[in-house]
Amino acid sequence: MAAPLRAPKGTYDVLPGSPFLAVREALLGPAALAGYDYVEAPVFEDTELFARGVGASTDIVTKEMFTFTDRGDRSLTLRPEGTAGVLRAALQAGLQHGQLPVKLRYAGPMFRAERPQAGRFRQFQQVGVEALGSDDPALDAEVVALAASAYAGLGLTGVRALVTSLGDAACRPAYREALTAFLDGLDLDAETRRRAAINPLRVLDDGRPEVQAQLEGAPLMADALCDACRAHHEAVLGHLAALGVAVEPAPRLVRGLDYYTRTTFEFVHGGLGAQSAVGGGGRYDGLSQELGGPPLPGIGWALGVERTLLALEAEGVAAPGAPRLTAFVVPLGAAAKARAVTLVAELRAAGVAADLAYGDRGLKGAMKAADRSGAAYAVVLGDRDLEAGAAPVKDLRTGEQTPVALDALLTHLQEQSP
RNA sequence: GUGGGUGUAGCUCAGUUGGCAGAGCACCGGGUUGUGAUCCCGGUUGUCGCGGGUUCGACCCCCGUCACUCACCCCA
Repeated sequence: MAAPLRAPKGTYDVLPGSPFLAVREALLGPAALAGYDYVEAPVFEDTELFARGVGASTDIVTKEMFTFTDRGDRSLTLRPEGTAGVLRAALQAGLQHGQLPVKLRYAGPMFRAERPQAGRFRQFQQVGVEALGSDDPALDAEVVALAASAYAGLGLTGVRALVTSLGDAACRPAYREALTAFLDGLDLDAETRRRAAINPLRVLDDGRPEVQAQLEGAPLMADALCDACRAHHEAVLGHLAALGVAVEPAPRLVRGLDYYTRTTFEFVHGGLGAQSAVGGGGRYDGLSQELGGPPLPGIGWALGVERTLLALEAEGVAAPGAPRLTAFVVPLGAAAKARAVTLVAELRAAGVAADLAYGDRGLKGAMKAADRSGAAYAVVLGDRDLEAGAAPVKDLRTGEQTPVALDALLTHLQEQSP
């Protein structure tokens, strides 16, 4: 026998009973209420979109992309993140010519060819929002607040919001120069020097203690912001305080994508193992032009579904479950079986979640199936109940059982339906 | 890409100095020919990851390999 097939490395299956779908929906709930419209972009795009959008210096682009060539010799890449594709779709559709800001939400799989570990997969799920066409600091605050409510709505209390400003084209170049000069004086390995040459900011979030020790006293962007960026950042923090969203300043925060400007943030949780980020995002006022589009400011975030599930587990919070069945029909006998099939269809048509015991099982086995279905009520429908014109309806939680006339069954169960 | 750990039933795992392959859960049936979740009885399920080696004999020791997993790096 051939070896059984397995899911590819770093992928997983969402199996029955998983809170995955409910959690993914819940994470986007606040955004939906705030006017963020649902969009979907392709799972693969021209490789160039990510090379230009995400940044040629990033780890994502240099070593983590699933890139392939199609039969027309086009280089395509499975999306490693969502923002580039959503922005591309918005520009292609000319949404920037309509009312601004354009507010979008999305959900779906992303792909990065990393070595898998706890909370890290090669195909993983993100939900995201993007708000395009406005640099209003109140919008920055709204976006951060939406993520905070998404986590709070699930019952999470251990998510911390780290916020900083990365400056813009007016102030970052000078800062970058100062940081480069500082880094030049340090004792760094060749690989880190290479990274520093491409993007010195990324050295700041190096996790190694020997590197961090040397970064003591490094110049910080927060101290080098131009007046406009400083005013913007203070306005954002003011709005967040007014909204009651607790944030922590994080002057060393640098994200792994090159397109961020000004407001940049990350949501972290302590219970995830080595990966602490459950979500992150920021402003990307230069990205549109980077992609060959018009000047179009934007801000957004992406939240990791798997890591949110890990956080729920770490906090011992019950994840939202699947909707439960109201009725489970247990047929006894051939005539009753035929009637049960149509009864269940009628119940479903009336909006009552219903199922029945397939397989002509005995009463005991069928009742067991009713119990395991999670249904609130079992309807025992035997041939003799058909003749009597009434069927016992059993409340599976209390064990209480009452006969209900067959022609009243549908309305009776409709009333019990949530 | 680099390091550590783990691979035994569908799941979670025992398995003694190398000597017949095990438990719990789950699943199916019965106890109760019309009542689940409790209880009792019975039953089904194995390439001990894979390939070599050592040995009278290997789940156990050795070598290789693959997979999973955790961590580095990075990030959701």
